[in-house]
Amino acid sequence: MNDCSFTFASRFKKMSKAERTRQFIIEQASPLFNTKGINSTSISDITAVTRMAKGSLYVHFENKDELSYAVVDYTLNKLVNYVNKSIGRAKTAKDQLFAYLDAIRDTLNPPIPGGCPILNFGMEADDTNDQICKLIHQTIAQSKQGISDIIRRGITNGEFQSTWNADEFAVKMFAMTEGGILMSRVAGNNQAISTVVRILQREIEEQTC
Amino acid sequence: MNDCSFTFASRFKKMSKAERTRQFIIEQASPLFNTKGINSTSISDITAVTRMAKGSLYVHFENKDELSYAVVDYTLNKLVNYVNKSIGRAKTAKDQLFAYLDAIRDTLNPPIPGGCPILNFGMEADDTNDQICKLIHQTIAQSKQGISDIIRRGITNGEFQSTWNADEFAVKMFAMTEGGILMSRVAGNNQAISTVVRILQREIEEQTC
DNA sequence: TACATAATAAACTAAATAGTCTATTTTTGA
DNA sequence: TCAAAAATAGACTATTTAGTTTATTATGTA
Repeated sequence: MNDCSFTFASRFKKMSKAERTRQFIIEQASPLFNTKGINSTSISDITAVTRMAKGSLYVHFENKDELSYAVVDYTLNKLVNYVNKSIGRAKTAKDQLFAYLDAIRDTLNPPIPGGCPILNFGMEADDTNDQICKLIHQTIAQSKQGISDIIRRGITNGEFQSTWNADEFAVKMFAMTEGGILMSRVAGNNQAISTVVRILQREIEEQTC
Repeated sequence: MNDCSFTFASRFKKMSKAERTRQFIIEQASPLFNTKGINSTSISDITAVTRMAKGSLYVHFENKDELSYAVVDYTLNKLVNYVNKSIGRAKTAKDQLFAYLDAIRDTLNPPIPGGCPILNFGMEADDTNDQICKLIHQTIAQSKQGISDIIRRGITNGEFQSTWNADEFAVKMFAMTEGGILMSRVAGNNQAISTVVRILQREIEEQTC
């Protein structure tokens, strides 16, 4: 009961100016980092986009690493929330899988400015930043788990064949969509990702009762 | 006849010192660029790895952009040659597809130091460097074409079912392997890529007569 | 409302960046 | 073999980088 009221109270606590400013910086920086890359985005780039002085930035973040971590965290969460919202509107497990594919298929007007943050930050951080790499690993694991949970629910409620290997298809679907996004971003058109989505939709249909 | 003798002669022309030095710089720089990224690799990093002075580097390359282009070109060609060599040893079309998968599956000890250059440079250059982006696009197109050519040959010589959509499977296979490499690099283990390879092998077997 | 603390701006610091220049050494080709 | 051209090294230049400091302004709380 005490725990409950504490949670309830803090949920409605108004954000301080500092918190609002910190969040503003993170949000303004997110598309920059996701487009140019973490290391290629300078503090001056951030002062320009926020119209804030450098000294102010350093009140909210101890150094560029801390800022970068916060920006990557925010950007990944934004992606996850976007996908979950798209999925949340669907009534059946199959519609949820299709909603996922619809959510990510327009690589030229991506839901997250700068493209897929898993790809962008993943390839930048894999050899150079363990902490960010861990964040991305968690997001990948979460996404895979989300896909396989949807499939399992579909099996349980009779939508999909009970022999469908949910975990395996989750890896397949995730890898294919990321690879398709890469191909389409480089090509500057949506051909590859559309082919990938079409294949995945067909394979999902094949498992539908 | 004149054309032929000219070609024959130039094939045996000895590389000048300058050409050898230029190639040395490119080769030393390649793993750096592929690991740290283009923009995050400084000219000082390159002077360190080549043990050459900055002034010397600028005799061979007009600026960092020219050097970067040459390094990316070299690195992508190295990947393509490695894959082609692996495929070249196989006798059947099916073995060729399996050889491709074997060539790329160890993401922790990749054939190209720093990991897959298509992924690394692709994600760095997609929004920031059109010329390098074009190089990568060509390499992706070449790889897809290579896969679908193998499949078509397999269909022609009776190895694979004639209904197999070579172009579609090429996109699928390429996207899946790139996505699998991303997942494995981030995770620091080969689970995802192994799953991807196993799935692809099974699908290839399903199309085998 | 007043005061203490926090946030902000802007100037500053030291190091790193890409590129330039000049003296010296090496290579090339006749 | 020798002279001219090319390559090399290392010092230099101007700009940018991440981070620090100090004076001023804004915020939050009693």
